[in-house]
Amino acid sequence: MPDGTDTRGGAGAAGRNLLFLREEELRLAQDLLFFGYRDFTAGPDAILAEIGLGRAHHRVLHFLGRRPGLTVGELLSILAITKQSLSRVLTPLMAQGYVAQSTGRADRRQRHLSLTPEGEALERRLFERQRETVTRAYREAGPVAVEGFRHVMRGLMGPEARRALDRLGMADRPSVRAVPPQAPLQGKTP
Amino acid sequence: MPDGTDTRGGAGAAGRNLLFLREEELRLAQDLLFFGYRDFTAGPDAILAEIGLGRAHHRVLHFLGRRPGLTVGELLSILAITKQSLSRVLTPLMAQGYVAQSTGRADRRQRHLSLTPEGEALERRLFERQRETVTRAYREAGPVAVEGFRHVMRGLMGPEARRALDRLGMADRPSVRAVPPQAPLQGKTP
DNA sequence: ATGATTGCGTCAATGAAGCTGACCCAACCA
DNA sequence: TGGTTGGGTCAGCTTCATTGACGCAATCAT
Repeated sequence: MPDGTDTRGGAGAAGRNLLFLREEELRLAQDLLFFGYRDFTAGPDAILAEIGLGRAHHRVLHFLGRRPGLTVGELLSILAITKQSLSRVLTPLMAQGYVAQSTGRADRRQRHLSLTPEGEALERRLFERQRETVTRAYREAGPVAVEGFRHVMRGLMGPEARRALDRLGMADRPSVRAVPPQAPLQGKTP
Repeated sequence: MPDGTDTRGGAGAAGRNLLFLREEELRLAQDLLFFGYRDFTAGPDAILAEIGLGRAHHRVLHFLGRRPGLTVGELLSILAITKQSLSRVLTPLMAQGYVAQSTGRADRRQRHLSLTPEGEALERRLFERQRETVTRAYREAGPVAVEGFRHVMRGLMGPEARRALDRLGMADRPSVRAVPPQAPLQGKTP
């Protein structure tokens, strides 16, 4: 993998002088993020277009798939959009039976959102499409690169996004609190 | 930095089994790309909003800054949008004196686009803002991670984007043929 | 030289996804 | 009881993309 230097920035470019990021290095990063993100979303976008939905709907499906039971307010703060923007996306999703609402037990003002079976099926379809893209990229790049990718992407985020990410990642099965990295055979949950 | 394993996927997660990308790994990738890209663009977006421009304008400024003399058609194929979408962005940029046009010498149907001094200044301002974000991320992550980041991002792209990226990156000083930026002294033509 | 194609510009209409400010209701809390 | 919070909604606006059609000038091929 030390040969894997066709990233065009050149092998040593990254190792040079990180305190002053050279112009070409930044321009490359801009290009990579633009093209990469665009093509990353292209697959799901195409599927969504067929059924009259868009990327914003996908995001809702994604985060609800990740954390069923999110309240409206929590979802708003993750997406960092306005209530009205979310509404325009959420209303059709509920009307078409992809998302269900339930009144909070502890606080009956809250609405907990979750995917219906249809919602789960759609989310999975989008998920599988994206899995192809990401799996290919990960496989081409190798484990070390993947680790680096994660590290850099995380670094691009502001503090709020990092916190949101951490909250999302922990407690999928709220057993350990805080990040079970692998838990492959920890007796706990499959 | 070798300890830098707080990427939350866990240190060894990436090294496990890349042929079958586990669900959690992909969900993490989705999160990272969503939050990372959003915050990556947030800085320039804020500057642009002040002067009544948007992200689409930034993209044009960026690619013209990278490759002055691009023709309209080349820019279209890089951005992968329609002529009309580009027009809505390009017309104001020219009207406000950020971008200049010049008729192609070799082929007079073509319009070569480039930044005016004002355009360069604006592009640089946006650039510097983004430099802060990326420099911070790169510095936190370290050179190896950066190399990995580039590798993965490139892997996310489809073939067309890769080709566009390669064309962009080479020949900053056009010693190598490939896109005569201006065709400055081709004696031809009246 | 004629005719087709190419490069660019522009018309009109549409849609997705965000924004603002205002206002309402039900529920919670002090 | 009265203020705050969580959620929903109305009206109107902006950005960025889409489509299809058409025009014009320049180039290329026959």
